Amino acid sequence: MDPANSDDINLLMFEKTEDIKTHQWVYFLLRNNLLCGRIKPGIALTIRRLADLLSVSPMPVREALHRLACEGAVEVKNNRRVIVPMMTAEKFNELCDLRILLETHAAEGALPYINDQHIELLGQLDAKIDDAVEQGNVDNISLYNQDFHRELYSANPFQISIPLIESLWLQLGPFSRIAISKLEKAYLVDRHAEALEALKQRNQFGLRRAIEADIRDGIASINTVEGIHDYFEGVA
Amino acid sequence: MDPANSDDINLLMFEKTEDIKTHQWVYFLLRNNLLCGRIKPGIALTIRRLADLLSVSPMPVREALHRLACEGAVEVKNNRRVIVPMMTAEKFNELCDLRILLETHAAEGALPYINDQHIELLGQLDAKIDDAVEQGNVDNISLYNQDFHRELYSANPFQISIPLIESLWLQLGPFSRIAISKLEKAYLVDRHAEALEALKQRNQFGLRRAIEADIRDGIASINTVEGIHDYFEGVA
DNA sequence: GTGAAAATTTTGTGATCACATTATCGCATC
DNA sequence: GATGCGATAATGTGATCACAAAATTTTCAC
Repeated sequence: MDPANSDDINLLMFEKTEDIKTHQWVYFLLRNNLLCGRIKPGIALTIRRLADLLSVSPMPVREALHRLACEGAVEVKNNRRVIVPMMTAEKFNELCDLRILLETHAAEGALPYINDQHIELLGQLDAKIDDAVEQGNVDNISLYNQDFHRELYSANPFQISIPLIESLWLQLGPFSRIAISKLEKAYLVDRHAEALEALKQRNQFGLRRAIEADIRDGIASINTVEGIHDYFEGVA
Repeated sequence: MDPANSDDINLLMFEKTEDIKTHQWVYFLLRNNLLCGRIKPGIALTIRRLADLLSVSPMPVREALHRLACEGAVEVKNNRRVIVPMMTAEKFNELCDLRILLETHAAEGALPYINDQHIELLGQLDAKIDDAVEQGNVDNISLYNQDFHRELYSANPFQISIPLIESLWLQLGPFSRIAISKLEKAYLVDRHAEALEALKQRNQFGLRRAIEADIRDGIASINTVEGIHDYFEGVA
């Protein structure tokens, strides 16, 4: 009936496996959908509806939603309605500033621990991103891109900023789809190649610059999208 | 029986009010106790024990613990035991670096929105900290100090880094008690006074420097504490 | 006495239910 | 036809229960 709910059907991105708790499965499912921008801001996410949709009891859905709320991915309003938060221009800019701040720091902190194995793996991830771009698979571009960044920062064994960074990704998630849909292929390839080159040369400043540029490219491409204002809250 | 559990008795810092949900009350209760460093790392926090202790059903405790886990305040181990995480020197330094990174950014972002009313309120909070220092009330020093910082950063209406910063506070919480117990009174007063002065003069760089110094003072005082190593995990 | 193995208790998870609150829809009124 | 109001349905919260996994205690062999 409600056209806003009809796109919930392809919410199920992967099946539940034996070795994972139900609430974790629901969490990662919703999380991935949010990161890919497959859940539009504004529409209400209710516990029972999702539970029916995923054929689980309301309890694990409740936990997953609370966790996502805690990470800023969804917002619990005063009427206890759970929605994907609306975006404002100021909020968007601040999220990008924080991404640059935290991710350049994380990259710099990872650099001393980078070895050839890391670079090899990162190169493979970059190739997977290229494939996804070729195929126009927007979901995979988004997810592999995040894998690339996470893998880089994770090289630091004393890393603790990743949860903070992932929180920012989750808040930007619903809008990343717009960015990527307009993204020129050259952008991503260049920046990641720059980053890989800086890693090989153990060039700290070059690495920071590549990461910052990679993030800024995403922003720039968003600002050129004509339909962007539909996703932004009307100014007060 | 178990001496490790005997200090749970004074966990109840404030009563539940009518206008707050049970799970929120449990959350803030545990949170404040963690922020004050009243729950020692390593001991297990079980749902049913806490529920009995607080005379509530296990359900709201479950939610509160999961939320705290999501914020990094507690750690859910593989055996699904929930504990306050152990600290390492590297983790501690990284947490402090991130505090400086995020809080100087937050302070800078708040500066343009600061008016006389904010400065007045911050001055009052600083006075409350002084009182707490006079009385040697370690809990209040910790809480009012965080109020001061949160109030400052909140002046920015487009603020979104506060949840990230509070996550860092929570992870440092169990160790802040050690820091404060050795803190010279002059430290806090000076740095907050410096910050207030910079606010009045709209001095961006001075504000950043005061905030960074305030955070570094806390670190410095920790490193001088002799018993600190009892709280740190043995090096691997 | 010391050690491992079995029995018991405790724990987290997920399901179901009751209840108060909120949203949604139908209906009467202007 | 638009608007305010009341009945109905749906929702989040908290409580309780069943169950499997883990921790703890007890038991027993040496």
